[in-house]
Amino acid sequence: MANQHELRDKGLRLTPQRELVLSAVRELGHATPEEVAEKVRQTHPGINLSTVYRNLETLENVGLVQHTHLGHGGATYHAAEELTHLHLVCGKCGSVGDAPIDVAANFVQNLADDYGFKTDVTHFAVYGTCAACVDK
Amino acid sequence: MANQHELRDKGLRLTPQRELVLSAVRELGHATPEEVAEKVRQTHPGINLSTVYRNLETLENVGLVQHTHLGHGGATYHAAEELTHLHLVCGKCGSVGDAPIDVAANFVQNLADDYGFKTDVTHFAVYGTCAACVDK
DNA sequence: CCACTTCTGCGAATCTTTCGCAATTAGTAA
DNA sequence: TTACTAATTGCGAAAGATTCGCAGAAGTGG
Repeated sequence: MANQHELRDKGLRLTPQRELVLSAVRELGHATPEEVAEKVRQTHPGINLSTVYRNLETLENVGLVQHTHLGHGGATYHAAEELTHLHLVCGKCGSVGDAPIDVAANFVQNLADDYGFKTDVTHFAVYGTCAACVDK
Repeated sequence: MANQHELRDKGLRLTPQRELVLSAVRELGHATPEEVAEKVRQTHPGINLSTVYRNLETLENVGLVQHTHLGHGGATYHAAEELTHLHLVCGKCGSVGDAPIDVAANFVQNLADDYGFKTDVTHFAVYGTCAACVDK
């Protein structure tokens, strides 16, 4: 776990807070800034919410994490290496399911061919009604 | 223009504010609550922002308008009958393009077949990089 | 015209995210 | 190791967006 290197290699300083934020994102999978802060506080109680926000932004700039809009207000953060799926958000029950990005391959291709638009399917969730709620 | 009927038929009271909010949404195409309020104030200066929020919510409940997440923070509202396209949001320049929902037909079908998920492609924007920014 | 219920306006409260500033700390080179 | 510089943190305030409670105003049906 050469955490030190991956941060320094990106030109970032290696602070405890920064490392904690990054590992919290990795452990949590999906997480809002608030959730990341809570997680980090388990080992470093004094960390400030502003610091979490700033580090999430910094880590995103160097490509180690990314954020996705799952709806409502806040963004949720993921480790970049885990963003291999898209999110299916159910408007009825609020559940968030995953699907491999392959299911969108055709769609992405259409947009590229017809509009020259290069799509990032993971950035926004896919909204709809999940199988369980459709059955009701 | 039987505006009176379409609102009353939904079981809503017919107030000037309500009518103004609905027609503002229709005239504006895309609009944030703030923009709707501004538009409405051109003819009814005293309208309160809370009233706009409440009416947008009410109109959405009866299916006359819908909201879409285009990114950043706020939602944008559309008249329900105009939601015949999806939104292509460029992360570089911020432009919002349109595309017919047909381009997603295959994608929607995949999600229905594989996951039983009934997708509303218009609710979230499609994020990526527009043709103009890809060229740079 | 009356009574009843829904709406509106207003101000305050929440929530989320951003900022400014001073103090602290990591990285670097002597 | 020490000193120096720039990045980073903590903290409180600020800003923006949305929601809420309440009292008064207005529409609706009889």
